[in-house]
Amino acid sequence: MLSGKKTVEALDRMELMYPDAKGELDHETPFQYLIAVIMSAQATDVSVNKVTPTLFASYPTAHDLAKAPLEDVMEKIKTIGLYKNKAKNIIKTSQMLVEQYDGEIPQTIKELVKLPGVGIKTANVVAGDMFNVPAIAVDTHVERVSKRLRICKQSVSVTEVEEVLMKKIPRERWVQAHHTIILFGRYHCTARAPKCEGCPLLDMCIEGQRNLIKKEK
DNA sequence: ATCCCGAGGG
DNA sequence: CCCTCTGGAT
Repeated sequence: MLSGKKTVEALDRMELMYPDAKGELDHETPFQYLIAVIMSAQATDVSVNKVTPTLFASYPTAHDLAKAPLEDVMEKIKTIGLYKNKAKNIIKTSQMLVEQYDGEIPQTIKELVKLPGVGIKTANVVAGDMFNVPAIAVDTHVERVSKRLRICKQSVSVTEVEEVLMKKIPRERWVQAHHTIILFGRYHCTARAPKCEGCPLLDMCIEGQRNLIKKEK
């Protein structure tokens, strides 16, 4: 298992590769960001950014989306996949925001996860990016990178990955670390064909060294 | 553990 | 063709 010190070293090297890492979902308000993050489940941010201009042109606020016809919302977000559940969730979430928060969005993770379509990952992302609440959202990229680098064991759950990362990374770096690891996973340590050749982290990555040996054959 | 679910990449 | 994408609810 990679120690806390080595984990920070790995993070430092990733930050050199992606010094300005931040969320890539287009939005103009915290409400729109919440909706975009909900829709980004099992979808690329590129595909989400493709539907949000149309969606938010018709329904820019929680008050608007709360009254939107389900069929119309489904039609507008169809291309992102899982669209039936997502359409229901973002309308219902908007209705709850209107009823409980006057159309604004709550600032705590505890309150955010009560909204339909909002799990711990989405809540962490929104609270971290919009309100600077210290959190590490573990998505598919963060999980894959953490396990490949042996920051945590292969078998652990998403919750445990989050716990290990919070222990090994200083609190003030949590929010930024999330974005850095995401970009490293999205563009470099990819799921299918990771760019192990010449990777700055190769010397601390057993998985990467194995991959290169495999390539030799 | 299973379902949802279209688009893009290799 | 098969795999993957900033998961969540049941």
